[in-house]
Order: sequence, then C-alpha cells, then structure tokens
Amino acid sequence: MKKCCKDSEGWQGKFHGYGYRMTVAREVILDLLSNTDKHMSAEDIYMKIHETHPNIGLTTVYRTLEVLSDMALVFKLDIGDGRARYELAESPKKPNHHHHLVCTGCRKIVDYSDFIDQEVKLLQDTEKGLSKKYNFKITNHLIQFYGLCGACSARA
Amino acid sequence: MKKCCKDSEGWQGKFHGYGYRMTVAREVILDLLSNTDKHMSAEDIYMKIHETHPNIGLTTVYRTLEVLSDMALVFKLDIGDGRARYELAESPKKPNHHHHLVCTGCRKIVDYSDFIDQEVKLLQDTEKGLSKKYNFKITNHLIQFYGLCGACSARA
DNA sequence: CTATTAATGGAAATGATTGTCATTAATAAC
DNA sequence: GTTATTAATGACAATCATTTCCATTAATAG
Ligand SMILES: [Mn+2]
Ligand SMILES: [Mn+2]
Ligand SMILES: [Zn+2]
Ligand SMILES: [Zn+2]
Repeated sequence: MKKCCKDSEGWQGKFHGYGYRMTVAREVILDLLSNTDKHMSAEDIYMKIHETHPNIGLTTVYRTLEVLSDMALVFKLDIGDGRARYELAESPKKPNHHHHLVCTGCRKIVDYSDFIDQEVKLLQDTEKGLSKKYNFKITNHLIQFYGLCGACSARA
Repeated sequence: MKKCCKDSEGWQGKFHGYGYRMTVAREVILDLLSNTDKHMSAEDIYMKIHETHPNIGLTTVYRTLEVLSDMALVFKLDIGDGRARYELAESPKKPNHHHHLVCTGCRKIVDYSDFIDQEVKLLQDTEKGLSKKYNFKITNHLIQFYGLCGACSARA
C-alpha cells in the first residue's frame, strides 16, 4: 500500500535542475518522508531507513536533509529542544500552509491550519507594516503554540 | 548616567521569595540587562561583565540566566541559530508584549509591537479553537518574522 | 565504457550548554 | 559580630546534535 519511488522521475528532474544528482539515499529519505505524517529528526530518519538500508550513514542523512531543504522539498522545523525535525514541504496528507502546536511534555507535534484566513491577514498587514517601518525585507515567519497535550495534561 | 543597582532591594525580595540568594553575579547580570536594549547571548553577557568582574565565570552566567528566567525576570529567546539570547522581561525601554524581527544576514533583532491588537485577537481565537479541537492546554506562543535588514539587503 | 566529479561514510571536530566537585560566600541563628 | 548551614561559584570535563575531513564510491556526461 506504500507509494514507493513513485515520484522518482519527477524528483530526478528537480534534482537535475538544482545541479544535484539523484542518489539512493535521497530517494529513500524522500520516500520515507512522503509516507509519514510525523515530524522526524535526522536520527529518527536514520534509524528508520537503517532497517532497510544499513549502508546509509547518519552524515548522509544530515547532508541529504540539507539538500532537500535547499530544494524546498522538505521543511526543517525547530521546536526549541536542540533537535531539528523535518517534514515534506508539500504533501497531500497535510494542509499546505500550516503551523504547529507543540506539547512541551512529550514533544508531540500537531499540524493545524485553523484560523488561516485571519492569520494570513495579520501576516500580510504585519509584513507590510514592518517592512516599511524597519526597512526589513521579510521572507519568512514562524508561528507556534506551545502547551500540554491531553495525555501530558492528565499525567501532570 | 547609568541606573546602577537601583533595584537591588526590590530584586532582593524577589530572590528571597523564590528561595534564591542575592549574589554579586546575579545583580551584575540583572544590572547589565537593565541597561541595554540588546538581545545578548550568554557569552556576550559573560564578555561584557568580564570587563568589570573578571572573577565571574561563564558557567555562572548560564546558571544565573536560568534562575532569572525561572523567576520571569528575564526572557530567553531562540532565533534559530544555535545560540540563546536573553532580554529583561519587563523593561521601561521596550514594549511589554512584543515580538521579534530577525535579520538572517547579521542576526540583528528588532523589537516590534505593531499590530498587537489584531495579533492578540488572532491569538485568542486560535488558542481557544486549538485548545478545544486538539485538547491542548496552550501556555505559550511564538511569533517571529525573518528577513534581511536594510544593510544586509543592500550588501546582498 | 570511461572519465569526471559529486556524493558518501566513518571518524574526528565543533560549539553551545550542562554536569561534577571542591571551594567560597550569603544568610540565618546565635 | 561570630558562627553554622547550605546555596552558589568557578574551573574543568562531559554531552550531544550537527559539521568537517578525507579517502573511497558511484552518478552521469560524452
Ligand atoms: Mn507539520
Ligand atoms: Mn525583544
Ligand atoms: Zn504531550
Ligand atoms: Zn542584517
């Protein structure tokens, strides 16, 4: 039931366009991220693909994730513990533009895209206002909510 | 012209209330943060106070900042490079509730509090909606804009 | 198929932060 | 003020995610 290597050809072109080569490690990692809704760390990814590709090293996982981020195929996310997580940038499985709700107890991460309209409005106004007022060329924003998930709340 | 040690007595009580002792290192660091509008790293702080207090170690700076954060006198801020910055939580010099505009070129950080009303409204709606929908007890949020400051923009 | 050069993996390095532990100093009790 | 108690300190080592190095391998152009 897994969609395996399905987009290889599409990806091949994209890699080529960036001057990158298509390699097994890149395909395997992209494939893994395409088939999960989790937000995995480099080591999570390493351990998972190690089951089927024990020859792919952790260093390569890091390098690959950097390449994929550069190509905007993957989004790197920082929830404030010192460990980056990664998710596929465009996925049919999750809303395009979404933010994260992070449990500070167990590090569970929930995607949400509620209130996006209101948010988009605020972002537009803010970006416009701040750009002018502070002479900043804004390229990016970060919105995140922190709290305790149900389980952690109960456990507390 | 520096406001030096002025709040020592007020702080003394606060430390006491938390079961902490008032020490030279704590006073010096609090004093430094009270007299700057910068967002300094532990090492920035260490180097600055080292000029007048060469006996205070970097470890103590870290521990002190942790204590001050715990007391909510200081706010620890993460702009995504692997280095935390600190600022006085309540300062007459900066807006109470503010967010940050970060230059990804030179790490310059600008405080802003524009669009706060609109933002507060969004935050309230979002927190309320997400709390219910995902059964999360939200305690905190993070909003940050990234981009290039005028200087870095020109230099690019 | 061969040459070119990007990509890889394993080990070592990095760098911010934290842990350890003997020593010092802040406060409480006298 | 002196003393006893124990938190706080400083120097150093340890941690741990991520990077850097470099000799080897593999992807692609021709
Ligand atoms: Mn997500
Ligand atoms: Mn600030
Ligand atoms: Zn949780
Ligand atoms: Zn800049």
